[in-house]
Amino acid sequence: MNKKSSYHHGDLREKLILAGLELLSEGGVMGFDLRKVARKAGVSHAAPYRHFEDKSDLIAAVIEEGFSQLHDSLQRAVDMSESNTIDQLQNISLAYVKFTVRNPWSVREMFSGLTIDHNMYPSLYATSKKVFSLIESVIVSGQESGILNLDDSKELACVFLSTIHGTALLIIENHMQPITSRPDGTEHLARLCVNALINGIKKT
Amino acid sequence: MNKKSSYHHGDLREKLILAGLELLSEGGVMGFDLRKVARKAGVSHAAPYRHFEDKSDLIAAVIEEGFSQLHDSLQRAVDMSESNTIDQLQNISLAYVKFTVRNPWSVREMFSGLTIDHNMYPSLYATSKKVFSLIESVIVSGQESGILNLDDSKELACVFLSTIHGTALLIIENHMQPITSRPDGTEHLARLCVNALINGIKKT
DNA sequence: ACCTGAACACCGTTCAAGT
DNA sequence: ACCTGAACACCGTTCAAGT
Repeated sequence: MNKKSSYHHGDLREKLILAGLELLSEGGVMGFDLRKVARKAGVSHAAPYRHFEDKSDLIAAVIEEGFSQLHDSLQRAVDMSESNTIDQLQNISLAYVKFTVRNPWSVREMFSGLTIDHNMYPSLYATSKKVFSLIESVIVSGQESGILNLDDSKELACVFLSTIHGTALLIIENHMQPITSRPDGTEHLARLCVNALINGIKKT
Repeated sequence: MNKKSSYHHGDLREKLILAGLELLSEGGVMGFDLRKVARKAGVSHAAPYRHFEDKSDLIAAVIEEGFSQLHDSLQRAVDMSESNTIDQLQNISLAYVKFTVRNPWSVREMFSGLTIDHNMYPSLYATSKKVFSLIESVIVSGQESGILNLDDSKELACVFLSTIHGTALLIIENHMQPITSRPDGTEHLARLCVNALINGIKKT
């Protein structure tokens, strides 16, 4: 993680990652060019190659930072919840959706194929899995306190993550129009998903 | 839709779209280059500009074809189902997940920001909405036959689409490991999602 | 009307040379 | 050890010229 020593900049590696995250947030991967990142960091266009294999390697580091920030947001949401599983899941959903809406281009890129092969960018893969683990632990505690059913906890976590990730992504792609046109649309939709998952959509 | 007339190729526009879809399937948008598409279609690198504004415009046409194929797959799944909402939703989920697993790079690109602004590529946006409409109509018929609850049908459709889209995407990003490591993993997960949504994950 | 070939600006990557 | 500048191949886009 820490490559302290550097020549002109203290920690160019970190600086490039932050510049990359900033550039990514401005318009996605099509406008993401290595020379621009270098310029943003005040360094020649060849300098990044001291710290990254190639462009993909820099992108991997940038979206790893994204996963890390997402994880921290979700962790904060759990910490601020009452010790009540429903409330925790509610708040995780909200935090996930809000993070996505605030960082749409990063989130798109975080789920655009770089994690397919966990041998390719092992550090990225490990960081991305922390999000899954966090959710699974909330699910497990919900089972222990008798609120959730006792299906395989990993399976429940998969289903839960699927729902909130799908919602978040479809919102930023403008595919949730009936709902996002409301003033409090994103909050409403996040809550809706959790309720539907908890209680089911079957007629009772 | 039909621009019949062409010079050397009958319908270059269509040919470029199919060549583009093929190239996209080989490795995503980072390897998607206009000159290669032109070469694949047997035409000079400047020829595409007779039919498309720029690279993004071609990509928009390519992923519109993707949405169209996805819609047809889902429609076929509905047609082959019994007139039973649960069975229909089950089959739609399976078809959605299978399509995504067969065409991972296309699906990633279909949800990578080109539909944000529906004024930018109106035809693309319209085609992409057909998927939503299809799902909504199945939901409505499920409400009419008394199987689903009577919440706003658009809201239910949003939640359902979120879940299956999230599942499909997370599978191809390798974030559903606990489940995709099983032999029949994708089918199992698709079924799981529908069951969870229908019945809820609450302890009963 | 539709396509080609040359031309331009710009990017990813490499490498010898600088401090 | 870390960074720079020149160099190379290649891409997106434009445009005058061909049929």
